[in-house]
Amino acid sequence: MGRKRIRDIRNEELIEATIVAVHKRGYSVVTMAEIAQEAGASAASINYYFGSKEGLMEATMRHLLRKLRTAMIDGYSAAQTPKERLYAVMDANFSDRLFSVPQCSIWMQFWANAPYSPRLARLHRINRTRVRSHVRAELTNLLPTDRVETARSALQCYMDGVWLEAAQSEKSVDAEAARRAAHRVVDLTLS
Amino acid sequence: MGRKRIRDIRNEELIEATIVAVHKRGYSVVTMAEIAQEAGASAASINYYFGSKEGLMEATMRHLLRKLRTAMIDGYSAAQTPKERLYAVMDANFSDRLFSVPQCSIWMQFWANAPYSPRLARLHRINRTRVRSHVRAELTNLLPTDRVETARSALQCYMDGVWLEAAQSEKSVDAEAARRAAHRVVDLTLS
DNA sequence: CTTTTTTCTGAATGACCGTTCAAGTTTCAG
DNA sequence: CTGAAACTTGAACGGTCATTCAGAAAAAAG
Repeated sequence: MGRKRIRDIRNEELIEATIVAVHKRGYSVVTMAEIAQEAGASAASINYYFGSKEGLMEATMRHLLRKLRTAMIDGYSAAQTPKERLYAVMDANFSDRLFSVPQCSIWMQFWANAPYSPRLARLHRINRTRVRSHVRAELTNLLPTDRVETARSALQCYMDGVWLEAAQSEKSVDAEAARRAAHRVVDLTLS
Repeated sequence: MGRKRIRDIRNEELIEATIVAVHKRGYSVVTMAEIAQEAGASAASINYYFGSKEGLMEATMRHLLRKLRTAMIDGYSAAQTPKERLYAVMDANFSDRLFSVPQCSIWMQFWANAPYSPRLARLHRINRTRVRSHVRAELTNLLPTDRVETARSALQCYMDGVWLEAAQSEKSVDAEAARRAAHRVVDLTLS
């Protein structure tokens, strides 16, 4: 157990540094040296822990995906009705811990680079499919069958679009307001 | 006039080659040599015409923005009512000439890289502001004041989200269907 | 045809970066 | 304390790429 400790600490530090550095400089422009400096380590140590730059990026994306999944599961378990569960899916995307300019920025960097990296593409696909089936499952209980697919697409595209806008934002964003807006969009879609 | 001719031809060829090459390889990964090969020219000639890689990217983005603006103006002039004009804005985004996987792909590449390039950021900001004011102007005639901003944000995020999804798509996309879906979302938003 | 201007490119340049590795330092079980 | 295992990094390596430049080729002008 003590054996694993340092490795875990470094992994976390390096991933946090990656998030900051990628936000500052962009996914494919940022250098190992910049990330290392952000973490107060050396570029060589990143390779010691993650094998390569791509390995680091994959680990960072996994980290973010895990955060999103956790936020969603938490909200889901508290929800009682289909509509509340649908709110919960949206709220996870706009939770205080996830909906910030740097994190939306990273997310967009991953989006843009996923098509050119099989490892990222795979993670991206898994996440998207999971969100889709959750949204669809709740909508099935709330709308007639022939309207489910349109509504699902509208909601999912809306979520992506809000993140995309946040990534470009120069001011910091308001997660609380984003959740309220998302609820209004859900209400509109169900009306 | 004859003086300008060859320059214009090369500009167009190189921009087309850039669109193809960036779609294939990604904005910041694609090399001058790859773009040149796509155009059947040499890397040096790109610098002769555009000064630098960034200059070429800026010119390519200008080309795409011009296409979008033209599509919007065309639809706008044919529309009679506020609602038709709102449809026209959406339709421009999903017109046959613009809504294809490669072009959405490029657009996302520009989105992702705009924050790190002042020249791209400027173009991006101008475009977004223009679309925003058009959508807002039409909504003002269709909704009570206190609902305009929510609706505008919902529609604009939806458009971005659809492009983003299209960029990731492995199959080719259906512009006609996208327009119909967009109309349904507009109708929903106005209800 | 000759000159001048424009177009075009191969090769050289210089800078940058991910990765490796040998050698040092720290940690910790025994 | 001692040795081994884990951790860390400076320096070197190999490779890539945007850009430059001298000069060839083509086009236009005279």
